[in-house]
Amino acid sequence: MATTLTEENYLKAIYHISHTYGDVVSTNAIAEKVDAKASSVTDMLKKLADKQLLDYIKYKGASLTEKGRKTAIDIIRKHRLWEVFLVEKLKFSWDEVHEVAEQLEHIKSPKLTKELDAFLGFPKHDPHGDPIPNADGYIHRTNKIMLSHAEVGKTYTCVGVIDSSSEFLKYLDKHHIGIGTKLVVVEKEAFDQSMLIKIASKTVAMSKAITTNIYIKEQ
Amino acid sequence: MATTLTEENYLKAIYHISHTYGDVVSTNAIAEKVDAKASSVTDMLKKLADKQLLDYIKYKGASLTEKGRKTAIDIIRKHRLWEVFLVEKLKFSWDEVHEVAEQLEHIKSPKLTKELDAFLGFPKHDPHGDPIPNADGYIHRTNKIMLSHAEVGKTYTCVGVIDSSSEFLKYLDKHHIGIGTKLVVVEKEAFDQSMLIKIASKTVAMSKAITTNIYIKEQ
DNA sequence: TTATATTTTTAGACTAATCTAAAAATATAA
DNA sequence: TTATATTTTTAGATTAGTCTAAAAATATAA
Ligand SMILES: [Mn+2]
Ligand SMILES: [Mn+2]
Ligand SMILES: [Mn+2]
Ligand SMILES: [Mn+2]
Repeated sequence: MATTLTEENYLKAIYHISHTYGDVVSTNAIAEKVDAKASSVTDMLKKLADKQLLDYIKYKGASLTEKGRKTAIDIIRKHRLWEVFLVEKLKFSWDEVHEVAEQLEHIKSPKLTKELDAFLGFPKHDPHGDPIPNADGYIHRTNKIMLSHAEVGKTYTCVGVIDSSSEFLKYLDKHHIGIGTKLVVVEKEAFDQSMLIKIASKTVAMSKAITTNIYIKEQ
Repeated sequence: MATTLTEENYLKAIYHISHTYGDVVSTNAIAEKVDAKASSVTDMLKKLADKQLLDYIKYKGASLTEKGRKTAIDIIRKHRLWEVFLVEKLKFSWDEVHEVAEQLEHIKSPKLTKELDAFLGFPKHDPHGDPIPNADGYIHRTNKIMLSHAEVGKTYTCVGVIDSSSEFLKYLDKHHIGIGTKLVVVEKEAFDQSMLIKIASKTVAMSKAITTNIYIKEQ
């Protein structure tokens, strides 16, 4: 049974929520993510359960079945491949790609996905540092930490962002921070958990709202 | 007002019909093209007329307004650009691209269209020889004729196809006919209008059903 | 020019996805 | 452990797009 665009968006939302907050996902959490009312979500959960894409227990919540998880990952794979295409081939900047990828991820053609992947040289990460699932749905996760958990004096490499809104990405651009940028932790302020970060030669003060949205790895 | 995918498909259908059969298009002609019942078409014509995308007179037919024509051409432009992308960059063959382009043509992002066009080197024709409208909606039409109207003894170049179904394109592949192939008219059979065509060193007999679906130009 | 055939529209119903308002279930707190 | 708050579901509507069946308009043919 073919999935509709809307169903795919629900599955993706549920996948992302369960990844952060655990397997069973609440109606309200989904409603917030897909920007719909809880009553609409209830209807959709029944439909997705009928299609064996998730298990749903009234008043308890929903959890993706293997079939549902596979479907969600396929959409995410396409989303991230298209983002790479837009940045690498079409001169989009990393803050412009999400909206378009949100549309392109729903194009149905296994050959297209396969050939796009090959054309891009089988990229491992999207422009925001998120891993690209392979054709079998396997996601290679590297051990990254949040900048907020970094230690003073050490040097790190930026490997990803959590918030990939245009506003946040433009903030990073302004301070010349991108995937691969070296960051040195100069100081941590105990009072508000803000940090002083040295990028190239400049030192920037970053609030907790910033440092909890940047992924880094050591060295 | 944003157009839906369905509206765009109707506009495209009406554009193509009016291009062949004249400005005013009948409900039944549209119904056949979009594979829907006449009653559904009537409903849609009312909606498109409300949106000023076409003029509609009950029982008389519909004709695109300038706004509707522009919208249709933009979809056709995207369709053909994507077809070029699939063939030139992703190793699709010319008989595999239409279905996918049918989906991709509805992606809404002016920047995407613009950058894709540039990435492809501003192509003038799609893989089936159809002209690609420019960003302003201008379509450069070259003077091409049907193979069925060719003269015996003359040499022509294949510049396009009318039927771009997979079956027909595979027939052409089998006989090594593509855009740019030289064709020599050896003989015309008056009885059934079939033709003997020399391609490279081989001579092939083609029925009228074939020769009325191939566009050529002299030389 | 009247009868018949064809085309087109209307009427009413269906599905997918959504909403608001009210009811029911569950969680929390006195 | 009973009352209150929160979450979730149900009931009933709405919109887009579609359908079938019937009615109305137009075209064709005797
Ligand atoms: Mn994205
Ligand atoms: Mn999406
Ligand atoms: Mn096509
Ligand atoms: Mn289409």
